[in-house]
Formats: sequence, C-alpha cells, structure tokens
Amino acid sequence: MAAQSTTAQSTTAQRTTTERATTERATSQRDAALSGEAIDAVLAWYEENARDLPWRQAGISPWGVLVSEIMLQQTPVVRVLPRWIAWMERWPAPADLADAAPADVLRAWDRLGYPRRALRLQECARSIRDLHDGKVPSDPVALRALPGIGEYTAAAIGAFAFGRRTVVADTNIRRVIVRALTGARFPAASYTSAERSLVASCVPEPTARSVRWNQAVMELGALVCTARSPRCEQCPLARHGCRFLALGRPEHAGRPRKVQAFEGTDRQMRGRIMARLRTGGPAPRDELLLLDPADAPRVERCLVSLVADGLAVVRDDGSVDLP
DNA sequence: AAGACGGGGAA
DNA sequence: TTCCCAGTCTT
Repeated sequence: MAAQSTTAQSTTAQRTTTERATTERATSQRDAALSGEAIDAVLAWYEENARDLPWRQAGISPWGVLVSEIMLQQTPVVRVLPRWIAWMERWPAPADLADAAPADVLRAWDRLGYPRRALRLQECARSIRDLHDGKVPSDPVALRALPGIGEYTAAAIGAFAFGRRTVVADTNIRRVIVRALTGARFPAASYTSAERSLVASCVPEPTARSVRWNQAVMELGALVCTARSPRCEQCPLARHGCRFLALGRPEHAGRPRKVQAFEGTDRQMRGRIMARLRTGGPAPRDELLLLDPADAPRVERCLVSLVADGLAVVRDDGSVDLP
C-alpha cells in the first residue's frame, strides 16, 4: 500500500471520481485502485496479446455475444469455439432459437456441460422475442432479468455487446484484481461487496476505455495471471506494484477451495444419460439402468431429476427421450 | 454461505 | 489424479 503513495500524485489527474471515492473511504482498501500507469500497461499488453475470438470481432451482434457468454459459463474458450460457430450459423437471431425444438437445442449444445444452460438460453431467446421485440436488451437490469443471465453475464453483455461502462467480475478478473491489490493468491469463495468495490475501483471512467479494460483484464487472467501457474514474468503489472508478486507469491491462505467430486456422482450419471439421449434416440428405461447395474436407485434418481429439469421426458411406453 | 450442476484437458 | 474453467440458481 505504501508503494502506491509515490505514484498517487503523478496519476491523480487520470484517476476517476469512482476511484477517488473508493480510495478516500477510510478502509483497509484505501489505496486499492490501480494507478493510471498500471491500467495503461494492461491495455497495451492486450493490444499485443489478445486472442482473435469471433465473438470479439467488430460488428458482432449482441445475440452473438450473449450466446458466447452463456456458453463460456464454466466452459473453456477452446471448447466453446466450434459450438458457438455452429450455433450462430444455425440460429443467427433470438427468434430462430426460440422456434427450435428443445431436442435439437440440446444436441447442438453437445458436450459443453451443464445442459440446463442450453435450455435457459432458449428460454432467454423466447423472452427476448416476446418481451423485447426480438432484440437483446441493452439495459443491464433487463438483461439480468433474463433466464440464465446473472450479475456477471449482464455486465459482460452490457460492456461487450453494447459498449457500456460496467463492472465485469468473472473468475479471471477477480483473480487478477485480488492478486494485484491485496496480494492474496485467490479471491474468497464468495463475491463480497468489498471485493466488488475493489474491482470497480479499477474500471477507468471513459466508457470506451472501460470496455477495453474489462476485456483486457479478463484476457490477462486467462493467459498470464492464471490460477495454477501465473506467468508473472510476462505480466504488465509486475512493474506496477502487483502486491501478489511483491509479497513473493504467497500460498493460498485459509481453507483450501472445495473441489466438487465428480466420479461416481449423480452429476456424472446425469451426463451419461444425456449423452445417450443425444445420440441414440429414445432409450428404454432398462437400457439406461445398465449404465450402473449395481445402483439402479441412482439411475432412477437421476432420471427423475433430469425430467424435473426439463432435460428429458418419459414417453407413454416408458422409454426416455429428449424433450 | 454453501451445494448442485458436465465435461475435458493441462499439470 | 487433481484442478479449474468468461457462473447461475436454489436452499
């Protein structure tokens, strides 16, 4: 924090009212905001190192951005890429997806994971068609009200599809900001209001710059300030007072982050059932029970939950199919 | 605040 | 094997 005092004066002119409001508050994060020089360094790094992703191209439709954001929820870029391209070709506008058969939507979702997202995306498309004249709303509040769109995604669409100044806080941005300003290796499990103001304090005031910033920090987290093995030697913040680096890259303090088991869970079984339904047409219940002959109750339980989620239906003859 | 919810590829 | 990914929703 003391290190900030030397740069504070020279960058005062560039600091925003938001930054000042945050820094003047008498809290432990008083000197939190990044310097204007640090922000410049990150933006310059982004110009050089940004990946060429289709949903970032100029002229991309808000719908294309929305689809990418939903697909990217908990799914890496490389796996989303081919599915997004095929998706946009098939359903280039919300109304197109709204009219599709859910079974086709789930098959097109393929193995992106968390297939409830695919269903929500279609519900989202229907809401856009019915409530917003078929056009993705630009208002973050309206976006947030759509199925499958939470705080992060609403902010991301506001920024990347409509060029608004929003506070985007995905896993990458949270990690970069927390490391740079607090020195902790990882953010806390829950996204607190304190952390939110920390992230907000870094967003530049000029709108165009804020959009670029959100994109740049996210990319920095994805390519350099990674969760596992951060490449600090390549980081534009290394010379601008990153606290994590200054403190010698400390280990994670506190409870180890929980890792959800997968092998042998209902989640895995649901995935196996969905994989079968996507490829082979209707499945006799007896066939699905063979997925785990030693634990029929588990298969039954998963079937019930899939039906409850709208991801599967039971036909009159007892076979199971996509909705 | 904590748990459910897929799937795959890198370390 | 373990970890983690442009999170959201429910309890």
